[in-house]
Amino acid sequence: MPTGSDNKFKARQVTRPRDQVEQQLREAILDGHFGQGDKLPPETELAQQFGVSRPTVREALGALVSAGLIRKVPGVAGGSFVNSVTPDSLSQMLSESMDTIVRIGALDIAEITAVRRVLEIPAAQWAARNRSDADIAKMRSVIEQQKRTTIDDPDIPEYDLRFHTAIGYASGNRLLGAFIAAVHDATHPAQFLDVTSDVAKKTIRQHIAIVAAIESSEPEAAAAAMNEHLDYVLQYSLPNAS
Amino acid sequence: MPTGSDNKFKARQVTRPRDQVEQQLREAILDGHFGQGDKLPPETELAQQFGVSRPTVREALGALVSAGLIRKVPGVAGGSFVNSVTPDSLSQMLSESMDTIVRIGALDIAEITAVRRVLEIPAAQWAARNRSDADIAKMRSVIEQQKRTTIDDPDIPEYDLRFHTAIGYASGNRLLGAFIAAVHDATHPAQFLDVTSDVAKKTIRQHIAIVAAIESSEPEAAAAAMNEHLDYVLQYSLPNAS
DNA sequence: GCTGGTCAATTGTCCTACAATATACACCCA
DNA sequence: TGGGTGTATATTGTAGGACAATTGACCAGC
Repeated sequence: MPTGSDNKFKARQVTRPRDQVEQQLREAILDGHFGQGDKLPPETELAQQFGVSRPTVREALGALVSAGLIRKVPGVAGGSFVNSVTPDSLSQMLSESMDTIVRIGALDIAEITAVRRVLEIPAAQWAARNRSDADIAKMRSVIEQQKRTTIDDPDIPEYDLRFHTAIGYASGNRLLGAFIAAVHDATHPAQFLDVTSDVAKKTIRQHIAIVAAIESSEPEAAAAAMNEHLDYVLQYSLPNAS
Repeated sequence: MPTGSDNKFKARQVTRPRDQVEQQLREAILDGHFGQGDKLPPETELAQQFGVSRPTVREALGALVSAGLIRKVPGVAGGSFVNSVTPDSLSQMLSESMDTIVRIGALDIAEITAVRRVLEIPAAQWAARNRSDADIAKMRSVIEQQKRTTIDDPDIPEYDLRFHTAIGYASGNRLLGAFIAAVHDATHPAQFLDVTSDVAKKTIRQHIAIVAAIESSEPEAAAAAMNEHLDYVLQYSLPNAS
């Protein structure tokens, strides 16, 4: 028998069944063994394959659902389907997280709006270089909607979100687009609290100016127009800040 | 009996028990009925109070764990404890999400590094205005570590992350700090692949220059120094990009 | 006073069964 | 022949109970 010299005993951390199942499934999806939209085996089958019980499988699947990797649908044609994970889903999760942190009090709306400026000005700049015709069309369609609407339309913030998000993605940088959508969404509750007709009109005029600069591929003009727009708009979004 | 004119019948969406429990607990925490660090009732008790079974409660709690709102510890003194949710937790979740999206192929590292530039230059600028002495001390201590280490130190990326994160939070904007930490973390795998002694030394010199500008409250100089540093560093982080 | 073992509360996992759900398909009636 | 209608069925959702694992607290003994 070897003398007690326990050379290099590994002692890898014990992992609970639930985590092992979750990790294996996550890896399988990320490695492409299950493509987007594919249906993974039913829970009973997975339980058999992993040698664990169905509740354990369910907890693992639940974690993947929370992570946005899969979605579950009940019914005979149901099952666990691999989600198409895109920057959009990141944006959604991000804005939810920011909401809770703001609500907890560990983040101010003012900090979010400050980041908005940091993100949206370069976005306008890059959009002037990289925009496609579809991007321009999207911005125009939002502006048309804004023109047609009235002050009591509850969807006014939604239009604004769509406009700025369109510019974000027109920058050609999907991460930048996702960030902009998220920070914009998180500032919604504090925005357009008492929008007047004049404010709405001026907002639309500024939007038009931004699109014009982007369409004619003038990065500096686009950045300047966006800067001016944010200057104007953000003063209406923080009733209780300086 | 009223003539069949069913005026304004509600038909609110049916909600599953699991979601109701999750929503109620989430609201209770966010409304402050449970403070940070508080222990909520054991699962059996919650099941009784809600009138559902323990598995249902467990699924709801599991979702809250995934959301980072609570953590669960086993054992006699265990239970579900309310997490202190901060921008840090957002940063963690964010970098994980970006990792998976990159792995799926819906995001390029190049896009992340581009956003890094957008975020870190204003951060340096603001840090020059808002930094505390503790911030400066933290940056200095990281630099000291970097000076002492050798090329084969596996923690080199970790030092760099800490340095840039310190600047992010020194900006006084917690969201900006969290974003910087996340994007920096997500670019780690592609960074410092073959760092040479010369590169390490130059990196340290640039770090020193950045701290000097921040400490002497020169926003423009800090921004310029950061810009130069990113120019230099990012060329070593993308072996397979132009 | 310190070390060690036992206890108890709580979560983790398992089993089994039933309820709810939603598609697919046959069926009936016009 | 066509369209709605009911029914079968596969799958997830919920239930309830039982046991294993974990870990701090308490207690006994040296």
